[in-house]
Amino acid sequence: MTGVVETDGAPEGAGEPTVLPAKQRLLDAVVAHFTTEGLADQSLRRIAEAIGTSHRMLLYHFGSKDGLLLAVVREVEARTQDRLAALGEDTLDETDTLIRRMWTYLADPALGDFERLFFALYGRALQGDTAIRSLLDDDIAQWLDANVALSAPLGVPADVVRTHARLGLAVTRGLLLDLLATGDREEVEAALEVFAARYRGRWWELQAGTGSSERAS
Amino acid sequence: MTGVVETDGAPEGAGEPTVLPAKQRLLDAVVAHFTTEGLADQSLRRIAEAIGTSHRMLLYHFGSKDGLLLAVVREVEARTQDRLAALGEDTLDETDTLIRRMWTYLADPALGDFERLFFALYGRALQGDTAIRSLLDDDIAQWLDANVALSAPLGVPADVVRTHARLGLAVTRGLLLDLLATGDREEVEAALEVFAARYRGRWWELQAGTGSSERAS
DNA sequence: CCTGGAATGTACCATTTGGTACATGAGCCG
DNA sequence: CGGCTCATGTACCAAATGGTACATTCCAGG
Repeated sequence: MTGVVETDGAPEGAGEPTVLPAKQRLLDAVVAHFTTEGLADQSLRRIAEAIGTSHRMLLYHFGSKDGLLLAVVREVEARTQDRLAALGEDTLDETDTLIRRMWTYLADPALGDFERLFFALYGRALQGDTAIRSLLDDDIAQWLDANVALSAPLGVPADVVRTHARLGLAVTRGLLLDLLATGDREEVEAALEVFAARYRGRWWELQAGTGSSERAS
Repeated sequence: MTGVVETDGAPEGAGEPTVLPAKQRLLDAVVAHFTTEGLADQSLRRIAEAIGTSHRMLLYHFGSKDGLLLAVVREVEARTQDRLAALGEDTLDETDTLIRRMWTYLADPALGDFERLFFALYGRALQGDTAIRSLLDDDIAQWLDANVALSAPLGVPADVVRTHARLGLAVTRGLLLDLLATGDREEVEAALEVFAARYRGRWWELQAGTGSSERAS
């Protein structure tokens, strides 16, 4: 009986050897479709038709609609991580350069739609969508760790850099949200510059209060 | 024929006199439901049952599912604006105080679920969801205007304050996203404090390069 | 009391939904 | 060639969906 294939939902289970190019091609197409058409209110049939297959195939390869969504989330995660990794390929000697470099990677105009998809997924994840929640689990932590690692050569104390990395991530994410919503690239980048400019030179020696013990009531 | 009532979708059209408490009560309940249960994959029947009415009533009062969503968006917008307005009720004499005050308003633990709903809507709006896109239209601009107005008494040049307001909005939004995703309140607020601390006193006279003409390649 | 409009309930509808059963290709390996 | 597995197409299904038609209740104003 070939039905077995369907029940367990295609080659899943054991470690993925080559991730079956067929499945991967479908996944790429689905991500592209979500990227351009949005991920809200998409039925399997709509998706399938848009990418030139049948909803039957999506079920076959991904088991269920949630399975498909989960695969999409993993893919988005992976692509984000890839970009993060690319960030660290050349070493930097100044924090402000790192900040600008990160922004350049994130705010690439060609990636706008992808970023929108990211935020759309993020929003759903925040509301507890089971298939998506994993997006949150390590997202922030990974960005922080990467930034801390990148800043290590500069000689900044670890706890200080972590707090500032958190702030930097918030700034880039917040400004990216602004950019995607308003499209005012010039003004958004002016704001980024104001932020980045403070991190020239040995900034951590000049500023007081980077610890965590102070808070205004 | 009473059918006319249904066709034009309940008391809409002329200026809303008292917004019909019936409709408003339903709307509040729907927002509450979206707040706790998420807005993804919600059918009219699910919503109706959860808030103790029939899907028939939702259609009657809001015309269509999109109409309902639009009403929810308007409500969320309105509540956000209300909080913004409340921010300006007492005057402030220091920018860092303003930043902390704004954070306090935004990051109120009791409002976490509401903020999640906000970001979920925002994400969908970014992807072009027609019924929701209006959320983007003036969102950023209104926050900026409000911040500029609040900062006016301090004597900061208008263009400078606008760029910094943009940065401040990005910081609070980004950190709020962090807080909602990770729950690490303490660390997030430490990062906010690092940011706010820079805005004590006459900060705008001390820093170079707040214009928009500089950008690193 | 009665009438008229708002509000609500009941029943229905065509369409779409996610998912399944079964048959059929396509290609590799023995 | 013969089998075997992956991949795909066709057909179907029960359930749920958004929306509508029609009847009914409720209540204020004449």
